[in-house]
Amino acid sequence: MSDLLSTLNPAQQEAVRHFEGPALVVAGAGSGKTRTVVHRIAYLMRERRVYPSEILAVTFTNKAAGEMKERLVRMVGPQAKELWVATFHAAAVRILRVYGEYVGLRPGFVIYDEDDQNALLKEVLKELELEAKPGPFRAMLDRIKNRGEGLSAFLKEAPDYIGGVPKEVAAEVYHRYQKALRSQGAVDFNDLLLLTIELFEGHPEVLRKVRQRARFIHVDEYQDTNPVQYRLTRLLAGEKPNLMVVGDPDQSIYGFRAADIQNILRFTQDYPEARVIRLEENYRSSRPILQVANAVIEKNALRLEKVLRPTKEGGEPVRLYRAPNAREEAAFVAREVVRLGGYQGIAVLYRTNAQSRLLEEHLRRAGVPVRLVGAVGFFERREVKDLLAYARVAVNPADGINLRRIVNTPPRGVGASTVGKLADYAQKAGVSLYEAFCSAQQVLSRPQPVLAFVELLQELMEAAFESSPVAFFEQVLEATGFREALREEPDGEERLQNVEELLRAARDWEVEEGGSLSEFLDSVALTARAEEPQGQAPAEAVTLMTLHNAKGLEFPTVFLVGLEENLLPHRNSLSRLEDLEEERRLFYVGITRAQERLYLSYAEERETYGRREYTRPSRFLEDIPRELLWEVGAFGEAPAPPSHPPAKPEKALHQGFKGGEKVRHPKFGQGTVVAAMGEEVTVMFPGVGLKRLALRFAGLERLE
DNA sequence: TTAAATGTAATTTTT
DNA sequence: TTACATTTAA
Repeated sequence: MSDLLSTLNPAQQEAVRHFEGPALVVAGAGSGKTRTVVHRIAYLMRERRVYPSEILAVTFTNKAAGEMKERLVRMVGPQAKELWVATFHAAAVRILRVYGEYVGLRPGFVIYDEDDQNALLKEVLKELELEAKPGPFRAMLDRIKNRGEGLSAFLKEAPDYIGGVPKEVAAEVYHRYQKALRSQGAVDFNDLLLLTIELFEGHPEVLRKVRQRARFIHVDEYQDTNPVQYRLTRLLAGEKPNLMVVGDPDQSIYGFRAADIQNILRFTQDYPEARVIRLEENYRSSRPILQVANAVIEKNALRLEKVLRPTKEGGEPVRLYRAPNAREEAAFVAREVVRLGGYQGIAVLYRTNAQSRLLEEHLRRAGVPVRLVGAVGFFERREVKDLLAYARVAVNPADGINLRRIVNTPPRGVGASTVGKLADYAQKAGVSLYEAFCSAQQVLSRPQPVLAFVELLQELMEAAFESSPVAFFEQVLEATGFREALREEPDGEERLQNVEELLRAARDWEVEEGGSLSEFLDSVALTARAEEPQGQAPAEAVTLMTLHNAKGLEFPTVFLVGLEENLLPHRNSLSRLEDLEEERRLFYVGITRAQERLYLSYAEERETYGRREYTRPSRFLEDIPRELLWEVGAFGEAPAPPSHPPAKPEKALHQGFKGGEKVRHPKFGQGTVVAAMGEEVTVMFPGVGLKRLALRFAGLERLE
């Protein structure tokens, strides 16, 4: 059936028809990436006679997985149910729920989220009587576990002191953390992937089985894979990989979470026989917007050459507004929004969450409904987490972190000192905190409240087995007087609303997915930050969010605000070249969200932590040819009076050379200047890599 | 045990 | 400035 191809452009068709072997699809922003993957999967089934039960598609978010699945159902019908479409983590959970015991997991293991991890880490620090702040240790844990190379590799590279303690002590923190996780029957997000790797490596027969279920593999957003996901992908793909990775190095913005852009850049080295397909036709944005996007991203060195080509004709010029201060910038946005109307299609994007405040304030004042995305995720609200903690303890009483969380929530006279005594006892006796609770009689002089709590828990444990999630939560609410306690608190009404929202979410889940309480918890753990429940969000509103949150979305009108040095690029990203390029990609991602209308703005003065700061326009604005920008005045359309051009940084930091220039080096040959600072230039030499060179000695020759 | 007071640090955050 | 976490007082 040719209709799978007829609506696609030639590059998309090539991707869809690709059959066996590795392939890299470099999919520019708005190039119909998902569409291509979906068609490819359908094509595999229809034309290549591949069973849906042999196809795996990995995405990074549940939202993406859900969308892909939905489109596939529409395209190929109910067979799509047999396809395996999941996030890395969800796929891992599915595997570990079956084979987890092979790698030492107990059947009812729970997944610890970020809060739980932090709480556990704090306990470990306390146990070791370290006064140190958890921050540096948290970073250490993430680093070790994101790379998956183990502790020893980390210790070789680590500085001598971590968080003020010798790194050998820090190593002990790591050990204890891991041990504590396991003894509580818990895993963190990284463990899900690491243990799956361990499972595959130690049990080839399991790997073989899973491979049968994944003969054709797709990995979406490949530029965002971290080293562990990379290894997992390679393991799964095996010797003769039918592996199609899809992504865009120019949209790699999660380096700080250990995503390694090199994974996609190196793909053709990993798989020399790989076919490379570039999707460069853009169906989203008008020509002027794409011209700006191309001009910006072209200055990066760490990328695969690619130019977005418009398919839309015409379009308004990109506007630039220079505001005297951040307030005026926000006021400008609000005025323009009011003038445009149609709030639904408008987004205001910024680098840091702190910027949202002013914007929200001014928009609200102008009577504009606002949807703030991503501040505090629904499942992260305290009262919601409290209720979930009951469920997690009921499923797995060994979970000390969540046990601590609920023991006095709502208050029942079991405070920190009581829990401390019980924890000491647990430690000495080598039992779990829960078991210590059960022995309260021997530990406490007034064990009554604790014993009553234990009794409650025992009822809940039974309920966890027998009841549906909704019934379980009802029972918790009933038995603990949760609602009544909430009502007493400030913001009680809102918190109660959230509780009701959780019940509704559980009810929806029962209808759509169905399953045990434990399965519900998995699903919550894996979707955590995701979508806001429908309840509160106004239907028609302007969307406010960070650039990171905007990835994958599109809006007819986009405001990109705060385009200033120290904000974008952020001050913490100025010193390292890779970070600076990531900041540029962030800008690029922002630009490419816009379909028809794009506003760029910066303020000459902004308050940071209550201090007034004078700012300079972002260096990225310099990358945009003047003729592509239309400078507007405070009231919109009128071209601004004579204005300063998007100003240059105060002093030229470079001598002669400038980012983007082509040069020749006597030894490394031709390259592109990535950055120039003082006496030093950094040059990307294709095939050689990045080199930092001293201007005086390098003997660089400018090519034009 | 809880509430007020003080100190401190402040990017981004798919799972 | 403000959000939070820990300390201190009631």
